[in-house]
Amino acid sequence: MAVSVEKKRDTYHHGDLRSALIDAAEAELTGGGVQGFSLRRVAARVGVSHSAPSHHFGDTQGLLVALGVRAFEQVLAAMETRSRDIVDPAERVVASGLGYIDFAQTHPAMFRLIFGSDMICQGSAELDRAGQAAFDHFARSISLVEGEVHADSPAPVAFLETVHTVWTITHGFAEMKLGGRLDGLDDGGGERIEQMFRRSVVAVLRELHPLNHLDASKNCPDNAGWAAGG
Amino acid sequence: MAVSVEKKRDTYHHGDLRSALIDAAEAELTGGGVQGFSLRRVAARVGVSHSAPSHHFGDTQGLLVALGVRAFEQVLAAMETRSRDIVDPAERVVASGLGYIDFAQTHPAMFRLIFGSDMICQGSAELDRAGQAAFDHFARSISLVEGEVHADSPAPVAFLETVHTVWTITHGFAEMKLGGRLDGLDDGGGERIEQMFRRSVVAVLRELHPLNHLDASKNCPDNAGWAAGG
DNA sequence: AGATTAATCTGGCCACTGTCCAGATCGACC
DNA sequence: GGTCGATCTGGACAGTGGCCAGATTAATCT
Repeated sequence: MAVSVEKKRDTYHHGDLRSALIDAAEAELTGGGVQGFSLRRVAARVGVSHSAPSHHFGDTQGLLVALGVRAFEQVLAAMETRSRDIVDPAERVVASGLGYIDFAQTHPAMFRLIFGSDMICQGSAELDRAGQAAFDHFARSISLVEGEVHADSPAPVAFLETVHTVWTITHGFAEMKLGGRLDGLDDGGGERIEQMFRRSVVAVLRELHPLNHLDASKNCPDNAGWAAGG
Repeated sequence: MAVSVEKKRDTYHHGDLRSALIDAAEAELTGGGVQGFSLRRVAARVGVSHSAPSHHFGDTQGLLVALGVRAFEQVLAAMETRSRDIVDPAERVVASGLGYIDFAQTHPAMFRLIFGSDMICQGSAELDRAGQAAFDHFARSISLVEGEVHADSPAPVAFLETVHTVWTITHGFAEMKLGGRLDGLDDGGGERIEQMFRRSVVAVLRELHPLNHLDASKNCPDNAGWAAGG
């Protein structure tokens, strides 16, 4: 078995309690959702006293913030994995977004933790940094579409707006699909939703570069999408 | 004062406890957020026993579902109020979305209740109906852009995809703005975000009707938005 | 009308939660 | 080896949601 519940140990000190608690917290959150999360159950899962976590995280929120950092890292990893081998710049952006959307679907509790809930209210510096890393991934992908690199000079406002817009649209699809509000369109495999997302992103990117070669029909097996008209 | 806390009454029966509890629950949720919500405090606010709500809603979730129905109604009202006097079809869709986004900003707890949290998990029929009403509002606005009415015959798939996409993009902007993740772009009044949203929606609608007269620059005071290029 | 029934509300109970605090245990450093 | 600080324990406390028997009252029936 991967995770042992109620593990009993012989030593008084755990050794690596902090990371063990984060692991257990992820398992608890994945199992019971954000709502039924219990700090005492997390401690019991590790086999430790109910007040042991306070020495490492202070608060319940402290533990959840640490878990939120991991969640952002997982989102980033999902995007990078999905987009790594894509060479076409625009399709690379789409692939990153699909990784984002898939993560929300496969890890709903972790996704809700960092976005939907108010369990993490105050802005932790570490959490902000992890979230910024996800944003930077989008920014890098989109800069390839634009063909520019803003390494030294600050990125122009128009570019930042594009990045924010693509992230926002991606997030919207992730939330709506997670909430089951796109189920009526889905054909089971989610190809239709994927096409809707691709067209949305391409339309936004085309606004950025109206004259370039971006073609919404590329990588679209059939043109029976929403642009086909009624 | 508008809401009296710990109101004392002389009669044994409250008379209209159900709606009074919903009112108190909204006030509590608005004040303390989704996380710190307490059924006992709601009961105390109305001046009633801690177990009185169970006779009307059964569960805490029952009360929250009823409150969620009200939240959907408020979202719908915000969209209708904002879009009522707009004659241009596309701009009417944009106005509805801006009402949606504004509601999330001004009533974050109510918005989180129906979207971000898992406090309402199972699908209540009444809740689904309230959510469907909000979707129908978008559908009606977008059908004006398309110039078609799908009253008798079922709406074609392409049309439904457009409606879902516009709703999804709107929801994305609402979530991201609510989470403060668009603050870096905002000039205070939110005009820049409003322009980003408008351009996104118009781009999607233009996908639907590539040949029509939709112009992204319409109603845009300056063209320094993201489409101006780097 | 009087009586019976059903709805409404109370208060106590239980298990559970998060946080606090004094004390036990142990690793690290002088 | 001895001291100090970090780590972990277990108990205490207030607060929570759900349950249940009983009190109170409105509605309905005869």
